[in-house]
Amino acid sequence: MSPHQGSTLVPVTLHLHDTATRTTAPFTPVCEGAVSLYVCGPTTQGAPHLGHLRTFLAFDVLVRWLERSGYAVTHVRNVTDIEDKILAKSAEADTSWWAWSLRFEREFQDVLDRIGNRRPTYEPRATGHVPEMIELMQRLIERGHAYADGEGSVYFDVASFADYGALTRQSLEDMQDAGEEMEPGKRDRRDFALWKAAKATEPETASWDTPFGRGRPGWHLECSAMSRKYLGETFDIHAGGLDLRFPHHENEQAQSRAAGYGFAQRWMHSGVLTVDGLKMGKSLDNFVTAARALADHPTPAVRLALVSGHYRATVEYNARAMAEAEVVWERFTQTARRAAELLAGHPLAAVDAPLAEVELPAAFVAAMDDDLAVPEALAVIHREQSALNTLLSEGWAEGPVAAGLGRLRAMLDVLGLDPLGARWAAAAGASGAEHAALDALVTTQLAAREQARAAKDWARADALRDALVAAGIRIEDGQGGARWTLETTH
RNA sequence: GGUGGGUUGGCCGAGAGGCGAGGCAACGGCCUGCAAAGCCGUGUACACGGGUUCGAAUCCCGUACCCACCUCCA
Repeated sequence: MSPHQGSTLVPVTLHLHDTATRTTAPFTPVCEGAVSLYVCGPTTQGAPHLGHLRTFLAFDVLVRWLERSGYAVTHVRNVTDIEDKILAKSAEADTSWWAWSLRFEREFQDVLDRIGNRRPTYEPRATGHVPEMIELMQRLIERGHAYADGEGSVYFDVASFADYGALTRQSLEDMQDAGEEMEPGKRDRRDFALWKAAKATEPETASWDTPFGRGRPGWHLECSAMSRKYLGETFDIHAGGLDLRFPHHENEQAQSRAAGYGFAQRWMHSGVLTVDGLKMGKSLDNFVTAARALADHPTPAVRLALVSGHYRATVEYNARAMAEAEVVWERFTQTARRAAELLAGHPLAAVDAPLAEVELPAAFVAAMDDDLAVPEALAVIHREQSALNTLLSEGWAEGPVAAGLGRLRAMLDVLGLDPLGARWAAAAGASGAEHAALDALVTTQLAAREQARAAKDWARADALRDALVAAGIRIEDGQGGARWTLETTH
């Protein structure tokens, strides 16, 4: 195909899928050049698991691509730091709800940092936004969409809002038999709590005074209040895991729209994560915590495994998939390091441009612009990698190698996986005092092996190599002599 | 029962009427003292049954099976 074919008439524009309309359409932000994004964050009731990682990783790639595309992104991800389970679990553990909550908030931050996610612009906690929630409830009551039961609870009047069910295409009639507990103050079983009355069994600190009585935030209300505070009445994208579509997102949208706000212009939902074919969940007792996964596999391989499928598809986590991710990650790092090592010996070529200035291959851009088609983008990355490996093996030229390495790194960086970037360079094992010490030892052994090879003493040469390999040091013979790398590093 | 999403070669996973996806594994070749790494090559895959069409994995009808959500879920 000619490189010019098909490139003249179709301008490259970012298309994103909208789960509300079930269509993939060009993305146009409310404010030119800026994107406002709200991602439903964790409820800090327990340790982060792979399902959380899958979702936050998917939208981290979205943020990276938006930024790479030139947008200034305001990314908000809330922390639900008070809720039924937090209260129950902390009480059981005989600790305060806020201590319990903070502990897991920090675990989430730690694991997301470790796996290379960019931090959101804001990470607001629900309990820090009670005034905003009260204001929103008052507004909903004034407009006839909510009512207080006089006991401290406030409910959303589902029947008052014609568009209730629009997001998930459900009719009120079909929800007939559903609904939360029928609390005494509720008018309809399908009405949901905006605010929950304080209970005698709950700690004093777990409730706030409001004009409607003392109580605490309902799960859905906080997101409506916080998205408005940080992103405004109308914002671009609301994202979250697929399993939050109903009731959480449906309710959020009802609250915000009934209050007269434009709210999210587009909904994006990430697919769920399965383990052995079934959604990871409490009832199945098949949880894999993030800590477990990161202990069992190299961190970048976990990131790669969770990010390589399309963000809307179900991603399966199992030993086989992880083994493949580990191999692929190893290949990326080895190619990048080999290229970097060669370039390092050539001062002219070592001046590498910042990744942000590298021009990405058109096929990669087209793939990412097509609703973040990461599987296709990875195919482009693999092609770049093969080309670079070929360059490296045939009397290479520094210009093309530098350019190829730049493209490879820049593409991988969009996925948060630049092997030579600050996050993973250490994981690739190519730095630090320990590495220097090891390098001195291994280099000595390799020199001895070179002598033996020169003398055609194959037995001795192989014995030296076998000893290194047995110690987890991989030996690769190349034009410039042998290079070594550590087998697997976490 | 309601609402969505699926079923692609040994495995994973894109595509969406004719044009190579890609990866992992396997096998063969090149390279190598031998390896490793790398490169090249090899697979006549699209759940089933009908239909539309010059042409269907892709569109239509039907069937089977799987998964998710339907007020705890990322």
